[in-house]
Amino acid sequence: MTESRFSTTREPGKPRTSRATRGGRASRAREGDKRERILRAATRVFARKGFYATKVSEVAKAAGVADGTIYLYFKNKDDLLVSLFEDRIMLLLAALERALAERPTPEERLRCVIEMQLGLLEGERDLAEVITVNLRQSTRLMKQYAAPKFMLYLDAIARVVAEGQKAGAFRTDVSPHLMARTIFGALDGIIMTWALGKAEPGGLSRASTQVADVLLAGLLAKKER
Amino acid sequence: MTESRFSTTREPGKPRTSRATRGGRASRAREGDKRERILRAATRVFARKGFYATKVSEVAKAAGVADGTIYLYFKNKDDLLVSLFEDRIMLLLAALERALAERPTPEERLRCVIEMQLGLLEGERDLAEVITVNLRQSTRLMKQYAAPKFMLYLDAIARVVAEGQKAGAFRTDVSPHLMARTIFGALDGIIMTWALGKAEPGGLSRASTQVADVLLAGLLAKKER
Amino acid sequence: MTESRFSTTREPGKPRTSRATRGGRASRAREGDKRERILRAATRVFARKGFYATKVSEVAKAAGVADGTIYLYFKNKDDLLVSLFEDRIMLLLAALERALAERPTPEERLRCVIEMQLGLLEGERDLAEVITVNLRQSTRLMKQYAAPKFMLYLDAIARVVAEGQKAGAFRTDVSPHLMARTIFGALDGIIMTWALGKAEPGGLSRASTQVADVLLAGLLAKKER
Amino acid sequence: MTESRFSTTREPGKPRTSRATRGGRASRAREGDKRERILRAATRVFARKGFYATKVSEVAKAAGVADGTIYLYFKNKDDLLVSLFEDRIMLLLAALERALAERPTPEERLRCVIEMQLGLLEGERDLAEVITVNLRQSTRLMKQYAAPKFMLYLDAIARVVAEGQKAGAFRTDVSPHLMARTIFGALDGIIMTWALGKAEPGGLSRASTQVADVLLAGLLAKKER
DNA sequence: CATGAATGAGACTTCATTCAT
DNA sequence: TATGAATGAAGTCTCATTCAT
Repeated sequence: MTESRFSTTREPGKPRTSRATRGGRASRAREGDKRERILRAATRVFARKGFYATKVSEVAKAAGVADGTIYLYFKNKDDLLVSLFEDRIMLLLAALERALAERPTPEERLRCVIEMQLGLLEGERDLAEVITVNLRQSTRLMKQYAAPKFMLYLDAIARVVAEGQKAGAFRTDVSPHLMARTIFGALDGIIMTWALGKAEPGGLSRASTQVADVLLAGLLAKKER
Repeated sequence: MTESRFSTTREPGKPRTSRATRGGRASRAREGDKRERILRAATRVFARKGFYATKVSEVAKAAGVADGTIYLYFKNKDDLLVSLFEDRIMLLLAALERALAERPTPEERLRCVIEMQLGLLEGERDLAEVITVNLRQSTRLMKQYAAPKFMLYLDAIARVVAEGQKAGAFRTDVSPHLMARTIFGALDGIIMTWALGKAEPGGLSRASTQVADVLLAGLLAKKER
Repeated sequence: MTESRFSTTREPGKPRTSRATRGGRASRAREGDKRERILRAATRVFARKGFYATKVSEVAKAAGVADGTIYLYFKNKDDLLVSLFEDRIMLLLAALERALAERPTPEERLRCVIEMQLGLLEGERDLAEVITVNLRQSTRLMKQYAAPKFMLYLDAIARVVAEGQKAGAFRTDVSPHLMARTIFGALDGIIMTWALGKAEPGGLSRASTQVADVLLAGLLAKKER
Repeated sequence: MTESRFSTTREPGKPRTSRATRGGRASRAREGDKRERILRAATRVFARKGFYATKVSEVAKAAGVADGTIYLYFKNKDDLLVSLFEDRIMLLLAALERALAERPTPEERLRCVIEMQLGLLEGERDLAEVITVNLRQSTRLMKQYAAPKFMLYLDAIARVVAEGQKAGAFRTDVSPHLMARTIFGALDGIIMTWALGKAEPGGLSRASTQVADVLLAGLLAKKER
């Protein structure tokens, strides 16, 4: 459900060597989504077994393709994880931007950030687990590849905080970037313990509200002083 | 330096297969700490390369022992990570309890929690990286083994929150356990981005203060209402 | 340049599955030489990377055809090498026979053999490398397929020696076939070290002369005795 | 038989990480030759199946070691071939130098070169096949690694020619290095066709004599002129 | 207790070949 | 005929673990 909000913006996932199909032949029904199918399968399997414990052949089987096909769309197993993360974080970012467009006040905007990130969980526990747990399986991967896109997301949160400060709604004695990390981390921590333990399906919207309440209360400018 | 605050409370780490020392060989002065040496080496290497990218032989070399020696003290490579995590989190917990003993008011106690966890960074970047990054290296490991000890730590934080609520200092419309995860996650997120990027050594105490300010402000009971 | 001396004598290389050209599509002007284009591309690529290190797709790209097209003209990758070798050695043989036709005396004829084989180098380093190096890529291939054609070439050399013996020009206490191998090997060795090292472009005609001088001097009947 | 002439001069083939055995314990009977055992097995298998068609596991099995053991002594499969070649060519070179020490006259010395190289065959058909055929399986390997040692061998031959020239025994209008390649190539060609075809066991000493006769006759200074 | 050479199961990845279009 | 995306068999190499010394 949640993911349905994210329309795939990437190129149609043709193998690297592919050129445009000759002529206008709109052939092969749902063919172009093979890359997407692989990513989705990887999400599922990585979530259940962990990145390192997952064999490429398992992802292939889950995706319904041959082992070798994976390598037509991804450089290697690492690239699969990084691509997964990059794709998803960009989708999340896009969805966030879209949602923010309709929220004018700083408070609403911050709640929106929190709801969006936690909202990922409702429909996509696998994706949540991959992003919060598996992503960190390789410090190297994170540092070299995923970090840039990740920073874009953090920046978006920081911007919401900074705007709120400029608007006079949030206290100005804290760094927006530090707050972005704090907020992201808080939500990530909740997701992680949730992924580690058993899901309390109902509890997430409640959690969302409580965390938002506390963080907002902590951030609001103390006008009364 | 920070670690020096943690005195090893564990049993002297005798190899499981320990038999009576052969003869009167009082040969090895600081021998009993071999387990500790291995753990310390593992901390260092895991932090730099990640658990999965680290070879057992690399840990052995870093510890100055033979490969096989690792297996006299740990069941297998997984056990090494789990033991490492458990040992360290217990040390952190013990240090936290000790520190809390001297802080009477809820505000001070919460600040203490934050300072302790972030404080780990100042002197022990490696340990911090292992706990925040490697903790998530293996979903399976975490779920099966490390989680219980980890929950003890979360519980300690939750207790601080709950006590504050009971004392009337903190708002009571939030779950202490959810707050514990929020607080842990926030700090964890800061540490992670810090570990991912470049260290801003001075910035941590400032970060500590800012995060504590915001979280405390968010948690304090709104007496004025 | 050298190759221009070899006119293609093979049948026009129709794909095995060739059917009548569809309709009146006189589309492809120089189409029939596709087999030749592939062989030429293979020569180039095999020479640079070696047979086993060369991917079929690389040959295809170098030939400007699709991967699958290779298999319309050759049974498999092995067949490509064997065909290449056979084609080329037969061209060399034909050219040799043609050249020999104009050389009456035994000495001239032997010099002709040497010049032809070394002459291949001047204009066709790739072909030279394929024949001297790649020829030995697969013992199995050589033994099963290429050897017969190769023996034809050796026989031609042996015949030149035998004729010289019969004419009383060459010593008769040596086996013509052994001499053929000796001569071929000597030239092959020169080409190989030349291909291994740096090319001394001018040096080949000089080398050719020197080798011919020595071999001829060694082979000439010792009339004075 | 031939190989027995070559005493292994290499270090006792300990794995790369090995240090000298503690104490003077001359333990493990014929243990140090594991590297040699692998090389010998590789020679055998490469000769029969070719380098590329041979699986590392086949070499391991033939050597009576585990697959992984190969990698304790050799960097990779390529290194196995290169090491094989380097080891053997150096042994051949050493044996040649030793044999030359007892041959004073230029004619004897040249015959010695020829006999040594062809003599390798009598007892070591496998080695001969590997050196003449398999070595050329990889242009890259040859160019990058094996060439230097190979050049040492060629230099030794060239030296014999040059000395003969200086002594006034050989004609001086030919390049010693070119002659070295010619001689090596001639012998190599004989060995190759011999390896490709069926062995004519008796024929080699006869071949050796004939080739030596021709090459010597071709090289001798023409005093009578 | 300690060592480290040896093991061997198993993963990742390549690439020759096929076949639907 | 031609294409090139897809296949999947199979090989190289790694590395956790063992065990004789």
